[in-house]
Amino acid sequence: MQQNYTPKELESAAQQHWEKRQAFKAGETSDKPKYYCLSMFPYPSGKLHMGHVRNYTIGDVLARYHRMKGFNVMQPMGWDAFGLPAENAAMANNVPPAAWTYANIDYMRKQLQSLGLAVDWSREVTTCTPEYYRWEQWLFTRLFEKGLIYKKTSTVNWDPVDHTVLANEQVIDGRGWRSGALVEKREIPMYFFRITQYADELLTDLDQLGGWPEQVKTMQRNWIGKSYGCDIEFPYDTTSIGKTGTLKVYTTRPDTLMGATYVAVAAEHPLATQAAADNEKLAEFIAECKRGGTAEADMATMEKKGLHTGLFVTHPLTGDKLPVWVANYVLMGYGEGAVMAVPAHDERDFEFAQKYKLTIRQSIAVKDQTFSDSAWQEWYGDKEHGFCVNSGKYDGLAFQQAFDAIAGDLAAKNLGEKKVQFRLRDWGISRQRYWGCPIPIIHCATCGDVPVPDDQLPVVLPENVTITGAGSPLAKMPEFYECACPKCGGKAKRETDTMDTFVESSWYYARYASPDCKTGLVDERARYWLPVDQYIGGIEHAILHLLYARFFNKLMRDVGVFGDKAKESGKFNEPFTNLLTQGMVIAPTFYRELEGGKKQWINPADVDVETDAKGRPLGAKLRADGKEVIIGGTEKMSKSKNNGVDPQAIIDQYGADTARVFMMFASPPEQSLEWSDSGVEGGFRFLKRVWKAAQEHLEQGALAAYSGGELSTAAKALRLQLHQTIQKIDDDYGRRKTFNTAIAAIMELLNALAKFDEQTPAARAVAQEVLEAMTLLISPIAPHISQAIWSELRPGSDLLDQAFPRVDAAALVQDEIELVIQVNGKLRGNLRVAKDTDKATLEQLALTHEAVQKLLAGGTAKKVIVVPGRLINVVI
RNA sequence: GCCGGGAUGGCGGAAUUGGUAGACGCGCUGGACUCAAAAUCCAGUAUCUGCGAGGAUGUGGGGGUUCGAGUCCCCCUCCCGGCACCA
Repeated sequence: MQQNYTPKELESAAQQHWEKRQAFKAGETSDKPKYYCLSMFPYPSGKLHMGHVRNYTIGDVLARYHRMKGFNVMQPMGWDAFGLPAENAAMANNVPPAAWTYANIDYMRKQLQSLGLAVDWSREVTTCTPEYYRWEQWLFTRLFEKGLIYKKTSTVNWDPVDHTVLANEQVIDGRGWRSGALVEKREIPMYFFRITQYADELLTDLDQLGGWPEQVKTMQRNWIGKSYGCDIEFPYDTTSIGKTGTLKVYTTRPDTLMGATYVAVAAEHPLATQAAADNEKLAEFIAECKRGGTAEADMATMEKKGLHTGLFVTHPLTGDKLPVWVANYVLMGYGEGAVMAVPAHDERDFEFAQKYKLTIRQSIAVKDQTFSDSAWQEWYGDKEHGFCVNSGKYDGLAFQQAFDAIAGDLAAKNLGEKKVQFRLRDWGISRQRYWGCPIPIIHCATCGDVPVPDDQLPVVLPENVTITGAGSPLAKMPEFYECACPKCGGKAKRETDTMDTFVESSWYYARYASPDCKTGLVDERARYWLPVDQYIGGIEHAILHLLYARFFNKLMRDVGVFGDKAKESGKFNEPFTNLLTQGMVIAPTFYRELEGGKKQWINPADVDVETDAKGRPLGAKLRADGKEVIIGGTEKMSKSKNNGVDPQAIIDQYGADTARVFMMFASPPEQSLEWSDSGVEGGFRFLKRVWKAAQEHLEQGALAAYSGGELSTAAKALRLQLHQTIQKIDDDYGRRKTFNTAIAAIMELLNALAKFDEQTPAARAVAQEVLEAMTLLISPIAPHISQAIWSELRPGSDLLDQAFPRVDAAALVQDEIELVIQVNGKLRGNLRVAKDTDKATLEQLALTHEAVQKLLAGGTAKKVIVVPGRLINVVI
């Protein structure tokens, strides 16, 4: 065996070997149970970043571990290739989005391959290819025909200078990122997926997802937000409004209806428009409401403003006249675009009523609490302990009683009814962008919206275009949009909007099962591989991506993509059986202040940090000029803060195994991870020590691993530790998915092996056993070095064919154990006893222990607590 | 603002079911090897106090439950993720 660890040669040899063996090509004919291991596919942004390395190493560890545990493993990879950054790059560098994207994919594929992932590359999927998106378009037409897709208007961010729709990300402080113009809200027609039709199923099926983190399920439950409430209609006050009609609102608190003192409508509401016609001040206010972006975070944090319309509606039960206000916090797209206000029992209404001196009328009381309209108190909104007051015949009723009574009376008057509602809104998927999947609809003046027939799919996105950032490119291309109506053959216009890129990522996991299928979205191979057994990706996708993917799985099931009996089988209700959400990778930031307060961000790789004797940072200097830079916070790696670390440098210098070991060792997958170069060297050092241990052992030649016979105490202890480690790591990989603790345990085992220097044949057999097991245990994390060491430990055999090490129960037997002695819960001493010592003896041993005697000082113990196998606590 | 997380030595983290806080690694200090350096190896390393044995304190802050709390409960601070057109 070669003396030094040379990752470069050994890694490329291992990768060539795997390639030659087609080791990770997955088939559907195995007699082993299948294990579909999926990591969220990357957006091809240009280069791999540390978050990718982390994500894909986690997936690879799980894939390789399950292979050793006897599963037929499939781990695919692909590209989430449509999206905004390609258009931005096109504008910045004058490259067509397609060319930019494909070049990035080629580079990043090489990077991923150099990491040595056990990926079946024959299943690679790229979402921006017609072969992929044609099935997305096919599914769209089916859903359109089933009425699961419909058209309505929706609000977007409009840049009045560039005449273009902006993403929320492109709106900075209310202005367009390129033009600097004040952004406006604009209503435009869009296609929507009727996800609300599946809201109940999406909610209840969360209970079946035992392999999902509780926090993700909680977030999805809250997002779906099922509520039980009432639609209530407020009849128009005909004197002020000038016609009859009703204003409909939805509320979850009909029990507080007697405390309603005004109603508020959105700026776009018909009543607001009517009132503004002869009211300049109101028209101005409505215009003001329309300024700014559409992001919910902005809506929720902005100052609440309103204006009286001069119109009134009547209270459905009391007949009182209630003023109609326009308020900036009421949004047209949500619910009815109108709300009833109960300032006494809703915090937002309370704040608003105080500001505009509107009536606050208490209608709920809680025992022993006094109401005051000068300051909001938590109990005002209490549904559990409240009862009605100042509510006439409803006085004294508790929440549910009042809810039922008021809903009943409203129903009798035909002015309201109980209603279950969801916070979840239908999913608007139209984007006025170029680099996305074309929506397969043709607009015909006589036939209306006609889906593109199957034989005309795919609607291919033209790839040679110039992106200007002003308006939608496709809308300026007659050669794209001019077409004939598939129904009547008349002149028609093709839809020029593209789909939200979340659509591609909602079904790619299914396509991996049959990536080359030309007859459908998937074929029968999907019924073998789905659902995904393990899904791994960033926590930032907890809601949107994961909810949409769950929704799409149900859509595909109901359209029959998984066969006629997909629904009855129950197998295809959910796409991802187990979910692991990884934390972000963060890094320190460095900067210099430029003139005008602008910051120039400097990459950590170009900075030398000085530390004091204890390693605390004192200052940092730019290597290029030796001058000071300012140390900023430690933040998520990003282009804007220039604190991204390119994994390629680490792979080039230390090898993929070191990069993988460091990544896995640095923190458990779910936590955020701070980057540090010194940690990388630690990983490298560890692998060198592993190599050295094997190399030194093999100088005397390989031999059969220990299988029985007399051993010294030290050899027995080493075997005990080995088998404890196997047990622990099996649990770490399989159940806990904490790879940092697995590596730590292997390091401890290596330390123990290094100290073990017996040279008898039996001892060498134990060392062989330890080395073989250690190589297998570390192999999911560091597969290349393990491949090389294994071929030396067991010439003629391949690590890829080995099973995970088995625990030898006999090695785990211990005669003596160590117990801790506490006095009042504080550690005072240790005790070594035979394993089966009874409780009474243990109590006696503790009480007579020197340290306990000293503290007892002749007195008696109040109580002795014995925790078997752990400790004895003497209470005095 | 709302929803979901997080906070443990100089640093990353460990402590899996309420039972020895700081495993493992980084960094640092001292030593060995070397003409020297790198690499490697050995020893030490939470804080305060003490010559030492030891003692006291200690898991973001405040309170509580318990024989015993990093872990459970209540309140607070700060940080991170998401908020429907970044992916």
